[in-house]
Amino acid sequence: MVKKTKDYRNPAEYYTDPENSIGYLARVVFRSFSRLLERRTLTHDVSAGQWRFLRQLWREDGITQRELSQRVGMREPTTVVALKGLEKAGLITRKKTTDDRRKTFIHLTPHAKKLELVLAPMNAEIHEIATKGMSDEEVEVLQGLMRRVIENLADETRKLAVLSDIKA
Amino acid sequence: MVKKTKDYRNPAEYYTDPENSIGYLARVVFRSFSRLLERRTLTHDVSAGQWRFLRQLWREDGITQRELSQRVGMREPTTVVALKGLEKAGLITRKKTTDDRRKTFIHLTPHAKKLELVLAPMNAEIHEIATKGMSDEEVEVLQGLMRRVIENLADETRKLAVLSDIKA
DNA sequence: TCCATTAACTTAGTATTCTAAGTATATCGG
DNA sequence: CCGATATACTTAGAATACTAAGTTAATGGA
Repeated sequence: MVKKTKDYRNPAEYYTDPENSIGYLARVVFRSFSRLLERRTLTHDVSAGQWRFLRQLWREDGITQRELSQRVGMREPTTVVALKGLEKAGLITRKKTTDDRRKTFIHLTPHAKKLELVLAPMNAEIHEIATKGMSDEEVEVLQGLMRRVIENLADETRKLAVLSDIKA
Repeated sequence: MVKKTKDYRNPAEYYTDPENSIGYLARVVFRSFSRLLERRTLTHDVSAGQWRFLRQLWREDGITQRELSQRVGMREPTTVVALKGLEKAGLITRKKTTDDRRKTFIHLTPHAKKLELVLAPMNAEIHEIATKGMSDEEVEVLQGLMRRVIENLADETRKLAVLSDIKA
């Protein structure tokens, strides 16, 4: 049974209780998750934000700054700042090629590679805590539904982008 | 069927693919949701952050600053900054009582009360978009599972708080 | 070939959020 | 009734993220 369109002029219908709003629930999940993760990563002087960049580099070392931004889901200026920190901490190096001199390739240092063994499992541990008492099936349902929400919101965002392109 | 504890020393097991991590998915959901919401609220010069405080005040006008912080899920310094903006924008007023002179009570202005009719439904509209193609039942399952994740993470956070109290 | 456009990154400025520490007021045990 | 503790809020400073507007380098028609 698929939901009907609601009548937003009807006060009884136009409210989403904060506690029931997917947006609110997602915010709480993200923040709680992130704090517990950071609590662990900070024991190795890595913030949760930095950890997210490292996670991607552990999987794909040597990609460009732009690719890294896209994979991690951050805008480029955010990546610039994050990489400055990671470079200062001796976790990454940046390399230019003569091929296309605009591009910057990001490489992990040996130290950062070693940290993978300690830091990468931390996310899985928090994940384990977060899904305590849930069956594998329930976890998959949750992931699937969240992905559908993401797709729905992305569709809408794309739609709006097309509209503003037309105007421009 | 409940999951067994994983062996984090096994490389095949210790990875949570970013795309499958509840933390990552929650971050994407929250941010996409928030941006679409802000796109609408900004047409009335209200940011998504401010909107969250207003939503609570529409339900409970005249609560204290601390209560507001707790309900919205923000720390107090965050609330101070947010309220400064809302006060400047003419959306709230702050009142002291002689009863307990530490407390500050937050009240909506008539203008903010009028805005409820326009701004409150916006969350429900985004919610509608986010859950497009899902049955009521599926939405309830999603909310329920997210709440269970929140509970699990809160349990862990409480556990850690008790430990640090013992140390202190 | 050369100029306009696109691509990759950087800089500047702002908003949101946090932690830690400070101030003012209230309460409670001796 | 007074000093220690707790409560309510504020200030200061930092981290993280964003948008908008640069800079530099590559590319693609006329």
